[in-house]
Amino acid sequence: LTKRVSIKDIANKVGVSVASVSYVLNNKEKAGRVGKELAARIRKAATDLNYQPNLIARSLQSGRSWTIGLIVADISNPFFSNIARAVEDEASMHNYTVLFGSSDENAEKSQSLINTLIKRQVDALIIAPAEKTENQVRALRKINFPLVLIDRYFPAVETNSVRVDNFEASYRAVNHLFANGYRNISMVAYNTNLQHMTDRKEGFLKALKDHGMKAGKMSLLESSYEHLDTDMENIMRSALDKKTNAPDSFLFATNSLAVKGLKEISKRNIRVPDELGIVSFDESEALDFFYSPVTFINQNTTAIAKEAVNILMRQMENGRNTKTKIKPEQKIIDTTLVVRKSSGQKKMAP
Amino acid sequence: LTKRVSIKDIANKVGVSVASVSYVLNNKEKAGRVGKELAARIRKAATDLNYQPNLIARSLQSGRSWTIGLIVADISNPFFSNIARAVEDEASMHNYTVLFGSSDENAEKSQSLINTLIKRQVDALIIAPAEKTENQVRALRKINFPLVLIDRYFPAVETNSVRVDNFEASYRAVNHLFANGYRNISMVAYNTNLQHMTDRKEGFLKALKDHGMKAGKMSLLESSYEHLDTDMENIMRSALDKKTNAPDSFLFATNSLAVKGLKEISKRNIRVPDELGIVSFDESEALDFFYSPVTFINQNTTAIAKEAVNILMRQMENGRNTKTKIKPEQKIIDTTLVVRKSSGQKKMAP
DNA sequence: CTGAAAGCGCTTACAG
DNA sequence: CTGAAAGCGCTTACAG
Repeated sequence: LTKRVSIKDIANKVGVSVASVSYVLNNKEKAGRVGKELAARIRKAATDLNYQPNLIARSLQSGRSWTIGLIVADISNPFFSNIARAVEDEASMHNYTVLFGSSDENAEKSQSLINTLIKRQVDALIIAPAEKTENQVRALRKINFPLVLIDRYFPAVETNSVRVDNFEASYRAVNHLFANGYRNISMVAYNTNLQHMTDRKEGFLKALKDHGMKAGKMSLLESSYEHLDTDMENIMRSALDKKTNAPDSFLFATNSLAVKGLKEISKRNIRVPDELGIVSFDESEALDFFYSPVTFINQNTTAIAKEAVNILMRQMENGRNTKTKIKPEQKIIDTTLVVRKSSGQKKMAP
Repeated sequence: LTKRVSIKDIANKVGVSVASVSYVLNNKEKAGRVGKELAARIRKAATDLNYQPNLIARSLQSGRSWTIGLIVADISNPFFSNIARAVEDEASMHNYTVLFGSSDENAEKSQSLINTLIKRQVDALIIAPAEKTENQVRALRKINFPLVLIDRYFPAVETNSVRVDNFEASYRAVNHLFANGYRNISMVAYNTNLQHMTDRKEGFLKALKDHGMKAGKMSLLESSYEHLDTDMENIMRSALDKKTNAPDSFLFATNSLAVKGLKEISKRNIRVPDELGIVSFDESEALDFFYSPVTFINQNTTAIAKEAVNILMRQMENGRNTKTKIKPEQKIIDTTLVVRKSSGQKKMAP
C-alpha cells in the first residue's frame, strides 16, 4: 500500500504551515485567516496530490468517530437487513457510517460486540437486544452512552426505544381471525422472555379470553431459537396431525417461525383458508408466495430505523449543548394488518 | 457521556508511567520489562476502572484500523445480506470489524462510498462493483489498495476476485431445460454491461445454439435495475400473453428478477412445469414457496465471502513481510443446480 | 494574515 | 526493571 498523503505533504509542497492547510481544507479561512490566493494554491495542491483526510486522526482529536454501531440478532434475517439498510441511509444523511454485528440471540456475543464497538469509539449504538442482556444495557445507561433499543425492549430499564405495540398487534390479529369464523386459534412463538415476545403472547391470550375462547394446551406453542428446525417440525406435527380438536388457525409470532410452519403446512394436504387460517408477524417473500398469500402484521422497518437514528442525532446534539441529563424517548411505530387470502372466511365443517 | 478512562488514568492511579501500563496491557512485559507484582497491580487497576482501550488511537499509531469495508448493491437484498453475514463472521475470526455501504448500482454512490471508507482508513475493501465503476477499481489498484471483487468482476482489470462461473451455470441450466423437453427457452436478465451478467447471457445463447435452438426476439429479455417493477410487468406480459410461439420456459438471471417474474406468472393460470418451466439464479424463500418449487442455481455465498476475506488476510500478511508486489488471485466458487419441480418434464401440447 | 505548539490516546525505540 | 520522549495525522487556541 503506497503511503497516503497527509496535510503535512500539502504544507511542504505549498511551503506553508500545516495549520494554514488545515484551516483552508476545513473552510475556516474566515476568522481573518489565509489570503484568497494562498487558499486557492492550497486547495489545488490538495487536489493534485489526491488528498483524503484521515478521519481516524480527526476522530482522535475531536472525540467523535461519526460512526454508529448496529447490533441485531442476525443481519441475514430479512427483518434486520431491511432495518440495516434504512439505518445506513438515515445515518449517511447525517454523515455517519455504520458498523454492524450479529448477536445470534446470545448474551455473551452481544457483550463482546458492545465491547468491540465501544473500543472502536462508535458515537452511539442501535441495539435489538438479545435475551439476558438487560444488564449490558444498564451498564451503557450508567455511563450515559447514547443508545436506542429497537424491536425489543426492557420495561425495567429507562432508555430510548423504538418498537411497535406488540400486544395490540396480536390482539388485533386474533380479532380478525375470530371475525372470519376461526374458533380454535393457536399461536406459535419463541420460548424467550424478551418482553416484545411476551407482549405478543399476552395480546393473543387476552383476545382469546375476551372472545370467550379457552386457552388449551394447543393454544400457545413455543419453539427455541437454537433448535428452530426440529422444534417447529415437532410443534407443527403434533398440532396438524391431531385427530380431534386440532387448531383451525395459526398466528406466527415472527417471519422465521412462519417460514418453518408454512413448510410443514405445505407438506400436508390442508386447504388454506378453508380449513386453516394463517396470520404472521412481519413481511417476507415467503408469505407472498405461499399458495394462499399470507395475512401479515407489517412493522414499518424503515420508520423504526429512521426514528432510532433521529433520536440519537437529536440527543447527541443536545448533549453537546447542555449539561442537563437527557430524558429517554419511547417511540411506538404503528403496525398495519395486511389482510390477504390466508385468513379469509373459514369454511365450516359439513 | 462520561469521560472514558485512558491509559494515563491507570498510570496515575498506580503511580507509574504510561509506557509501563501500555506494555503490561499488551502483554509485552517480557523483553525484561515490569515486575510481576507491578504488572498485577496495573492489571487490577485497569479492571477496577473498567478500562477499554481506544482503538482509534491505536489505529492512528499503527496505521491499521482492523476494519474492512464492504460495498454491495443493496444490503437488504438477501443475496447480499447473506454475504454480509458471512463476511462478518469470517472477519471477526481475524479480529476485523465490518463497515458496510449500499451502492444501489450507482457509480457515483459507489465512488462516494469508497472515498468515505478510505478516509475512515479501512484496511481493505470487498466490493460487488456496480456498472461503470471500472475506473474506481483501477484507481484502487494503482495505489495498491487491498481489494477483492465479489460476484461481479472486470475482465480488463487485474485484481482479486471471487465469483462463480456464470457462463457455465447458465449453460447447464439450459441443458437441463432442454433435457426436460423445453424448446422455446427465454432468459430474463438485467440490461447491464457488467461482465457477470454478460456471461450469464452468453452461456444461455451458446447453449441455445449448441442445441440447435434459434434465438428469436423473445429469447433474451432485459429489464433495467431502476424501473424493475414496470419493466418486468411489460416483459412478462408480452411474453406470457403471446398467442403463438410463446416461451415455454424461463431462466431468470437473479432472484430479484425471478420474484417479479413469478408474481406475473402467478397472476395468470399457467401450470408450472406442465406448460412452463422455470429456473432461476440464487436461493430465495420466494423460490421455495412458489407453488411449484423453483429449480435454482445455488451460489455458495458463505464460500464466496469466506474466500474473499481470506484472500485479503493472506495478502495483507504478505504485504507486511515482503516488498514484492502481490499477484492477484481469481477464485471461482462452484455452483449447484438444485433441481426441483418447476423445471420438470414438459407436457407436450395435445 | 500566518506559524509554532499543545494535545487527542496510544505504542515503542531510546536512555538510563 | 522503568521513565521521558517522539510520533501517528489532525485541530485549534495562542502568539506574533
